[in-house]
Amino acid sequence: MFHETQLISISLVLLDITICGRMNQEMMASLYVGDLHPEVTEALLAWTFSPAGRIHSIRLCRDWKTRSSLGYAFVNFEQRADAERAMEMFHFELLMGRPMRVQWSQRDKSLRNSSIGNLFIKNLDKSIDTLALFHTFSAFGKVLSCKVVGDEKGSEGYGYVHFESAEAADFAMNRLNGKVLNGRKVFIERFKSREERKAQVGQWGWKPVFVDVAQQKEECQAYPVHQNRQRMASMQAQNLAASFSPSQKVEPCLDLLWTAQTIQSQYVQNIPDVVQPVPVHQQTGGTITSTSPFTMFE
DNA sequence: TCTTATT
Repeated sequence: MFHETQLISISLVLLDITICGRMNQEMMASLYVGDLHPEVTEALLAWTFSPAGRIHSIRLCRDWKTRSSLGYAFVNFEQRADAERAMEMFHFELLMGRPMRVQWSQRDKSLRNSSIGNLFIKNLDKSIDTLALFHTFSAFGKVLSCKVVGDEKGSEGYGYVHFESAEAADFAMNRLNGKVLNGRKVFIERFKSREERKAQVGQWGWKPVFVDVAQQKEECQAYPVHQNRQRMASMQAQNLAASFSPSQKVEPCLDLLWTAQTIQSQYVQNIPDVVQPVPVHQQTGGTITSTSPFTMFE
């Protein structure tokens, strides 16, 4: 039927397709984008993410019957470097008023649902949003996932930080548990699944009660940073920075965005008992004098 | 008060 040379060339074509398929899989980089506003469309996602690089495809997951958005999507880039850039550019950026959670796509459900390195944080001050939590905890290790529940509508006072490693999670828990963050003493525990939690309640028969301790012996400041790039930029443009008095609540700045991601662990070994935010007018437009998100109170 | 995901 086929001449020998034809068979060889067909095989080569198949081999080529196989290799390209593999290559594409390796090269392609898939991002999971969660916490999307229900009105966000594929087109809006494409428009939003395209500045990062060439997008291979976008899959916004919808209810198969109603076609309404399920609030998450996969944005697939042709190049891994572009996906990395997209994550840097858009992680927790607001889209239709909601901070997007941008993570590497993890297709393995068991890995996704692993509670190793996962922390539950409660009694959070309302001023601490997902970004503040993310930047504060990023000082202790690589954060895979982070969320303040109810963020866009107003914090419900608790959230999650999932670290890449159990060590980083323990490190953060040991260092920050019981610290006063923005005026409230935070409680940090390892995350427990619903089943674990149920078992625990059954064992003790009562619900734990926690109290907001007003004593400000150990106080830290959580920094919402990334979200405020535009606000900071416009503030600087309007030259308003100088009008902020040191007594005002700290506002985030660009320097701290950079800081939190590159912080050395030596700086978080010794979190001072009393810390005070750096006044805004000292932060803007200046050089970085400290790489710690915690500032000593003199 | 203990998340998240159907390419």
